[in-house]
Amino acid sequence: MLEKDMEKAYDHLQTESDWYRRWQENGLFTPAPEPAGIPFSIILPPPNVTGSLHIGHALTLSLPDIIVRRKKMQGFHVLWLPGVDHAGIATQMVVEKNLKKETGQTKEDLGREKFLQLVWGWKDASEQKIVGQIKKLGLALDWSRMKFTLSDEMQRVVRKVFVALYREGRIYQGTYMVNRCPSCKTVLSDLEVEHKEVQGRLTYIRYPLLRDPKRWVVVATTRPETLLGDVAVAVHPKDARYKKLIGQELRLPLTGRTIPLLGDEDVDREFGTGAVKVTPAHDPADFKIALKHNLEKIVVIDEQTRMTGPIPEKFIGLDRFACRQAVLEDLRAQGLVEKEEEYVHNVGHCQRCETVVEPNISKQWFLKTAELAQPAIAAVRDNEITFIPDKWKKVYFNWMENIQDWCISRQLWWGHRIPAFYCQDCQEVVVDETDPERCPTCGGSRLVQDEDVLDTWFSSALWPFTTLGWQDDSADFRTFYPTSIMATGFDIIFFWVARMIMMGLHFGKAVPFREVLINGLIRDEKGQKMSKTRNNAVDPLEIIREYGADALRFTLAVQAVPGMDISLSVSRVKGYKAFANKIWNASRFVVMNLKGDEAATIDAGAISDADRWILHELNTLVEKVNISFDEYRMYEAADLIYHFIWDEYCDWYLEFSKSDLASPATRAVLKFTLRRILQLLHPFMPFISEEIYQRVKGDKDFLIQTEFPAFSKDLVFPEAHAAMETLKKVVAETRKTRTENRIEPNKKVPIFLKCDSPAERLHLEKHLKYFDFLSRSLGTEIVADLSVLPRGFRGVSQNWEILLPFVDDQDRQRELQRLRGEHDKLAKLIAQMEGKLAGGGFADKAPAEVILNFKKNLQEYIEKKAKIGKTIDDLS
RNA sequence: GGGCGGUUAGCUCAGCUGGUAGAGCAUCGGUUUUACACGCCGGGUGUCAGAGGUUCAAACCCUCUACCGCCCA
Repeated sequence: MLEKDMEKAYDHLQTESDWYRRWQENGLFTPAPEPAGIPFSIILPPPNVTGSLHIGHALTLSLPDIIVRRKKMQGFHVLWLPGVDHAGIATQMVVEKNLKKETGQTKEDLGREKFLQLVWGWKDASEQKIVGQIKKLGLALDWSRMKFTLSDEMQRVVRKVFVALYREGRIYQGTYMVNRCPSCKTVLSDLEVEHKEVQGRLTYIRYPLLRDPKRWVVVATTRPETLLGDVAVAVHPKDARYKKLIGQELRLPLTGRTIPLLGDEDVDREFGTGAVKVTPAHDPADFKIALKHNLEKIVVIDEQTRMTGPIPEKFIGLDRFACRQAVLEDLRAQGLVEKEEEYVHNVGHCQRCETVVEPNISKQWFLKTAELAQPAIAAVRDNEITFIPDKWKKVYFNWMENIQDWCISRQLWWGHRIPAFYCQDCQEVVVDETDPERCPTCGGSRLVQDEDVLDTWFSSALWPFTTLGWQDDSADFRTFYPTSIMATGFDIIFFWVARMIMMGLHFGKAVPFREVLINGLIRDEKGQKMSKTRNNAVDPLEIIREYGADALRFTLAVQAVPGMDISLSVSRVKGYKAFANKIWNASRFVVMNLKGDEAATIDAGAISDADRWILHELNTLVEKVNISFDEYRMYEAADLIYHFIWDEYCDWYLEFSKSDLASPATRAVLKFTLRRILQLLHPFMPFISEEIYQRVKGDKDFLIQTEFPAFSKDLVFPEAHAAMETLKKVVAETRKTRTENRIEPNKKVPIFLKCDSPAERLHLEKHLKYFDFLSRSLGTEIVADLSVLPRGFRGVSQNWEILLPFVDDQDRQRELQRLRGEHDKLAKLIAQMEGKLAGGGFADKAPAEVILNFKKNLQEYIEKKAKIGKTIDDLS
């Protein structure tokens, strides 16, 4: 791997195969035991152990890695801590589905213990796969501190936190309206319910007045089957249509029950007829109304979504949707349907399985959040935590200020078991950090633990401080908490970020992180969300295999404008693979030409102007890149580096250097600049930069141990820089003139130049060897008057005229035609600019600097036009 | 119903505090010049969604409209 020979084509597979192992073996990702430098820490957002990583992970994971690697190189005391998430409901579902597919069994067939064994097996396999993928991406994670949200250690902490919150009175058990997914067979938090527009049907149903059955109140509903559980009809108390009827009794169709018509301010007068049916057991809004008016809650749909309760025999046992039809038929038959209309409305769906959720009443565990939210809001308001981009702050506030208590219990098997025990003798509830042997109230020993587990986000909320060992008051916790940055997607700001802030402040006694870096979603080339069902998901491993992890990382980095979605185009990855090849070959050139006698430092007196020019350019680049990094614009830093390497370093500097290879001073600059480039590149492309670094190594064994470049006052060379810029300008114009006139690229021709600026003329005279080489000149003369020379093709650039002698008269004709075209174009532009200068107030009101610049440009065009005009005369 | 994004070259996207538009890919012409054909040299391409306003000056600020997407209720 270290031999000097470099293949002509860069082989990313070979380069990316082994470095990770060596980095790890050398402990490069593990912070030194003795704190050195300012602590900087990032906790990896733990991927779910549901299978493997998708391309979205590649983004969320590699962005912080870019930051982390630079911080390491800047001498910070860095920790980048990995982990995986048990992902309760998601993982359980995957394993259940698998079980069904492979053996036809359900988890109930296996029983809790055996099923959990199966899940643990799945978890191990999935974790292994994920860790492998992460390593392929090259993330500089400290695996010695790897964590899992459901490890023994985490089970202990979660229990400790649960008990503490219970004792503080923040966790309570209560019977409320919650969302239940009939397919996942568990309750869900409000956040796990996705509202989707569904084409439904609004049925207007007549509820006859008890006193006068010929009259009725009409209510509109999208769920006629819930009529069976109605306990009232409500109207707005100020609604003129119904005001007089409030207090009347209504006959509830199909049931023979009698229900009141009542007034409630929360009723929306605009919806339907303005009268709404009240089904407290199956609708959250109705539940609230029932509480206010002390109404009975009649359960008519059970947990399997079958009809139940005190309803006519014929409906019992029907599924909710079948019952809907049955109810409708009966209502129609009795002439109680006033009308039916198509209606688009929002229906809650399970986030995981997309089943329509069923709101129902059940006894669950809740966490009181209003109080915990207050300091969490303050922390963001007072900029103890900043969001990048800032706009997400507003989203955060909006949610936090209207936060509802969090339903934390789930009817699942895979997760943190709720540490509550029920005494079978006296019904006492015991919540403790250790399993109780006897009931503290009655002394009974018949204690049964709650069957439920905690919402997976409960343990996630504790992640930043528990991974660092808060529970044991560890050194890591004291050193690395609060962490520096949390990088994640906007889709889990509520699920995760908000809850980490609340819990971090409450238990960790400080914000869990200083910055929240929000990245967008990855979409496909057509801007569509990637998903398995659309079959447009991109496997990061496939991309890595084909183009390299470096190319993928660079593509993601350069496209990751904070908060914006990314359309991942494979053609772009391909482009950056080509970039890797370019870097490889530039390095190959440098390495091939090094002789081993190059000084480690730059001899400012001995180096050429070309050397000074690239050092100056590089220094400017370094300054810009650092600013971009510090303002979290990694995409900008990546783009700057890309263009520097390709457009300046390769296209110009390496070409200049070919004339100076005999100079040890220049070779030293070649080595120095290459090293700096590798350092700048390393956070983005860790593999190729390391591979090349090994060939131009300094006293550090690995690139990440070297210092990230910083702006240096000693590398500012404005004069040499200006000289080389002049040279570049004239070379470019000469090349253009050659191409336009179809002079064979390879053919060396005599070149004559005329210059109006004495300073620039000096620049070029000093550097003619570069000019000759880059312009393929047979010999270059700078003359005072071109008109005395043989006629030739002309090129004009600011302060310069170029002449390439004609070979025959056809050349002359072609040249005339071209010059006339250019002359016309300039005339038009000048007229436009002069017009602007003359009228409109531009000259009076624009800042002097702008006008000066404008006039300078105009003058330049005028001169250029004059020169071309004169040439035309000469040739005609 | 409330809120937030987006609409820039054929495609995917940059464009920071307003000063007459850029990248990658694609495309066209030329080229195997001893780091690189995953290359080199050169070129073309845009009423910056539409309308109005502020300004000497607007892709950028303000208002409205259209379309696409997202979040919350």
